[in-house]
Amino acid sequence: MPKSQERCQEIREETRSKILKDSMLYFARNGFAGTKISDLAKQIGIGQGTLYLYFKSKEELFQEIAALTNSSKDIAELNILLHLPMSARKKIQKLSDSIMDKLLQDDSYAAKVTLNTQMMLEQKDLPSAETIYQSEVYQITEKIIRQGQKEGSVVEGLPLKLADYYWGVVYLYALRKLFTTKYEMISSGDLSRVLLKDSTK
Amino acid sequence: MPKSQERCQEIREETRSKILKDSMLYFARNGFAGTKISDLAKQIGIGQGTLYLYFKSKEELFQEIAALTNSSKDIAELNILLHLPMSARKKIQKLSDSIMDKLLQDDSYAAKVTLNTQMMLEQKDLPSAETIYQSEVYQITEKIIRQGQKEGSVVEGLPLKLADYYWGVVYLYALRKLFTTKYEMISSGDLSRVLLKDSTK
Amino acid sequence: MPKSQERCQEIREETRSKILKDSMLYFARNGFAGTKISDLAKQIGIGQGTLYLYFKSKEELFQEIAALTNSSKDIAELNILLHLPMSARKKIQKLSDSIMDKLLQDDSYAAKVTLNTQMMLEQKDLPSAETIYQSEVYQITEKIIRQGQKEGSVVEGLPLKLADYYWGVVYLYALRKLFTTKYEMISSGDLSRVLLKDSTK
Amino acid sequence: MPKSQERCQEIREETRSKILKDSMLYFARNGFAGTKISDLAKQIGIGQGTLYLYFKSKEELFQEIAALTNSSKDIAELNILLHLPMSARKKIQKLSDSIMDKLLQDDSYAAKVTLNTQMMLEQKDLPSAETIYQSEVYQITEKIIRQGQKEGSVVEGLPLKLADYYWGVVYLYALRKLFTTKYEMISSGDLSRVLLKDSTK
DNA sequence: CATGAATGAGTATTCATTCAT
DNA sequence: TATGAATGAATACTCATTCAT
Repeated sequence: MPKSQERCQEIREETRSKILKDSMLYFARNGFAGTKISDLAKQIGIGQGTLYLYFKSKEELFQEIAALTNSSKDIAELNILLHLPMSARKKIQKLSDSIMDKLLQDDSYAAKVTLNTQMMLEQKDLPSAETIYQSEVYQITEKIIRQGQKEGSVVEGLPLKLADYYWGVVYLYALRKLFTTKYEMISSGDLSRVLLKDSTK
Repeated sequence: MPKSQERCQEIREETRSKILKDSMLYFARNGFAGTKISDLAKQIGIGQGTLYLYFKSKEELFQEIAALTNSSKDIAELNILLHLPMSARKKIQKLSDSIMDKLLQDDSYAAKVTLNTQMMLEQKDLPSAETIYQSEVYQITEKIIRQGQKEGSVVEGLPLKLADYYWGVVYLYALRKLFTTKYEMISSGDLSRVLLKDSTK
Repeated sequence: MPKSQERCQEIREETRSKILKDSMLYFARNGFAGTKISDLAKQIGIGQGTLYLYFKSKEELFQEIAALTNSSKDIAELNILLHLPMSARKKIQKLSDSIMDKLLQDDSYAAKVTLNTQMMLEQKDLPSAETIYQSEVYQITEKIIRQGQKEGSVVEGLPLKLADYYWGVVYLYALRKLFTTKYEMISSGDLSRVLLKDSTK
Repeated sequence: MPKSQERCQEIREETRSKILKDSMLYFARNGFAGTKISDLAKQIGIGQGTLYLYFKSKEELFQEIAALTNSSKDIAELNILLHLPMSARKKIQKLSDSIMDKLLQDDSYAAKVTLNTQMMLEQKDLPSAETIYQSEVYQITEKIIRQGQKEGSVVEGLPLKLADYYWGVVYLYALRKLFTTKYEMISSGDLSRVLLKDSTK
């Protein structure tokens, strides 16, 4: 019965995905230490034991989520944006639009940003600028900023520092999204203003 | 022996203060669930039992720290600033200077901001805008922003939203301060730019 | 699967009963403070954590046991005896027979009597005669004693005091049962003699 | 300064006595495990540390108290009573008078009886009749009982069992004395009746 | 000597993980 | 495969003992 075999595998994959998705949100909201397996399982809607059929331990589940956090899809999109034939101002506006849209539409995106930022911060081993700056997302953003500074549309300052500032603000509103319900988010324009000079002058 | 009695009380107060100060940093870095009493005591440099001579439980210690988080001193300073006879631009620049200075000089300040923000976020009971906006700090900042908008130096937008944005960025760099050592902080000017229009136009 | 559901509930109830029964013995022998959860669990033959699936705390477990101590079954039996159409002498003899029999057969009964008496004594709040005398068992016993005094078979004296004396002696031999193995218990006749005049005169 | 030396020694002895006396009461009421050094010291009216100037440990303090429990004075008195030229009935009545009097007058006596009985019961090592029956007090009481049985004034039954019964009842009312305030104690006559036949027949 | 604050070994309780069903 | 009851290692908290004053 190859059909049933396949279907089984499919269901397995679906469950695994659901666990990852729901856990990401839960971990983002409560942190690793603040997350109890019993609560997590209840939240997902499965038995505690079931979790251990898919992941060896709480630690491993978290690692797997952490890995998802550096979404290659997001990096790819960012890379495409970088190479589009348009002004840096336009690129930054498009990026900000896209980010704010995802934050509003997709809880998972907020969770991803949150976890990613927190993990960067907690990188105990090498808590130096170097570690953080190695992030691909940062590097690409940096390049867009350099382009903008050349074009005169982006404020002065160390590009890396500005990139970090920009993504820091994204983290800020990812947190808002995760924790509060009726929250007044900033607009895409507010986010862009971290980098862009006043266009009305 | 009144001298000894006094001195004893004094030492007690000192120890209590040290516990509160060190615990604030530890909780800010690790969260409530991520803080083990054994580690915390070691960090402070006292025995585990000693903690319980000063605080009934981990929970109570945390509550006491949480209470310290809304420093009346900071609020008073902000209030004085609000009523000084100067432009909003100047007020915001002074405020940003003062904040960045405290962040650099004083780990406790960073911890205070961090815990305060996190507690605002986690306010489970009423996760609505109302709860957060009631914070005195927000209200005073809002007034300065209104002044600035009238004067034309502050960007357009809902004053409350802008105040929240401003303090959000402060939180962001409080986190940086707590977690990373050789980190490139933003300048006071970068912080002010959240609110102030470009002065060079 | 109603069968399995039912069976599960059944097992749960059995475990709970076993914990209560074994704990009663252990507490009766060692007192509340002298009972360690680790030892208690080992004695019962379950893990320490399991105890906490059935009872919130050591204190709650003890309270639940304490509640069992005023067995309504024993009170009902005593009440039936009170109203049987027979002489007080006969009633007292039957009661003594029944008590000594239970003490010999059933460790739980000895534990129940022991805990009940100790709790009456430790009643910190109102350590007056009134509290103790309110016990239903004492009141019924008192009535039988009154009947006996009218019939001339029971010794003179305040009925309540005599009831207390009688149950005190029961407590005495409950202790013997709990603590010593090869102990020479008194006979049912010895117990009855606390109340009954010498029948051979 | 030999005078001061002496006086010092004297004070030391007084404090030691007070500790022993008060601790005896406290241990009798609360048991070994239920007694906290901090509470005990407060009760005695000394500092916790002071206790350790007089006794090496809680255990040693308890042992010392336990030793006091087999008061040689009581045994001597009982021995004198045994050899007085009088009937067993008279001896038992005098003994009961003396016991009830001490119970009423002297909290320490009640504590002594209580601790002594409890220690006999808890004798884990050899919980056999033999251990208990070796007690000198029991042996002397047994002899008086034998005399009484010969004289026809004491009820039939194994003398040792009757002695145990008699002292058991004493224990019962020592407990009453320790725990309740306005309690109706039995009379000396009630106590004697455990052993003596009805004299009025 | 007397004290009570400080300590850490010991005890109560929680929670990640296992396992019988 | 899915479950949740059972487990014991890990964590919070208590208390006998020590020690600086």
